[in-house]
Amino acid sequence: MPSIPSKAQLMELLAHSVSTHYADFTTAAADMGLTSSQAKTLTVLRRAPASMRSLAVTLACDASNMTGIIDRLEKRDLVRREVSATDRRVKNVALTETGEKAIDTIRERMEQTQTGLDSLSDEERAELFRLLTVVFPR
Amino acid sequence: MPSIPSKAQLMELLAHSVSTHYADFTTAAADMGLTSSQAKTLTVLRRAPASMRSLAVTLACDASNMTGIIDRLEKRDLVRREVSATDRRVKNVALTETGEKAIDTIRERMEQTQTGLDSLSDEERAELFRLLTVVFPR
DNA sequence: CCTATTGTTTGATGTCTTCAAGCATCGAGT
DNA sequence: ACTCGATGCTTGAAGACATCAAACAATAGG
Repeated sequence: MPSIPSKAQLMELLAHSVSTHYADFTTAAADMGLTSSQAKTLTVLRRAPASMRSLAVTLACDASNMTGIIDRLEKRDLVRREVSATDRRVKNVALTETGEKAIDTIRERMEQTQTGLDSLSDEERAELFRLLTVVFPR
Repeated sequence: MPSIPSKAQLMELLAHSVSTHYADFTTAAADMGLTSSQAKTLTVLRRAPASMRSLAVTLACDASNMTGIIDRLEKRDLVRREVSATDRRVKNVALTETGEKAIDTIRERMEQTQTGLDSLSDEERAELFRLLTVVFPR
């Protein structure tokens, strides 16, 4: 019979977990010569191309901020800008093949997180998945 | 009978959860006029005073970086530097009362996370606590 | 068309981050 | 006590991040 943690305790553990995961991500990104902002941007683009604006919304930053980040990613051939066919104001940003590989590599290299998840059983993974879905709905 | 998520799916959900939590934290900090680095520093100090070096280790950044962060926090009376009694090279950093209040307020204002956790039952909170402890051991 | 809005970029300013270099202090060994 | 290497902190330089205000082009709705 597990004792029930207080909400404050859970908040604290959550903060710790987030910090650990974030540090893991940042380290893996740094190994590839990327900052965490750059790597986060690649993560967003992993699913689908996005306009500058929608990137800014997703990453919760100013649009002008994205200009610099995409500039630096584009200079390294990790993404490319394409003028939208339907609205010439809009620039859609897409991963290049190099960019895809980069973000995949970063995920693989998140060792702390990987080994942490490996120490769960299938049932536990399913339960963690369910609980996280409740706490952080999409 | 829940279907078992792939490890990749769980990694992805974890990334989403971390992003959400982190954004929540950053927003709450910004409401208080603090950057996330400053707020993170206050969080570390919440438990106990720490030297510049140990702060740098905990926050996984260069020691010289801490100098600037603590400079700005000190300028706003959120922390204070005290020369160690046992080693005059060392400066111990401690929260002021204002600093304590600031970090407490930030925690209270993390609404997304709060309401997310509120939607769990006691048993679910205990289970989430347990699972996170396994995945991200201290 | 005219006008308000939207998407992006630019420039200014401040913060973050790292690196190399510097100074002060400590500690171990002589 | 003295030297010397290690340690703790700060400074300066350079690049990245972040936000704001302002500019510009293009769109959308009247």
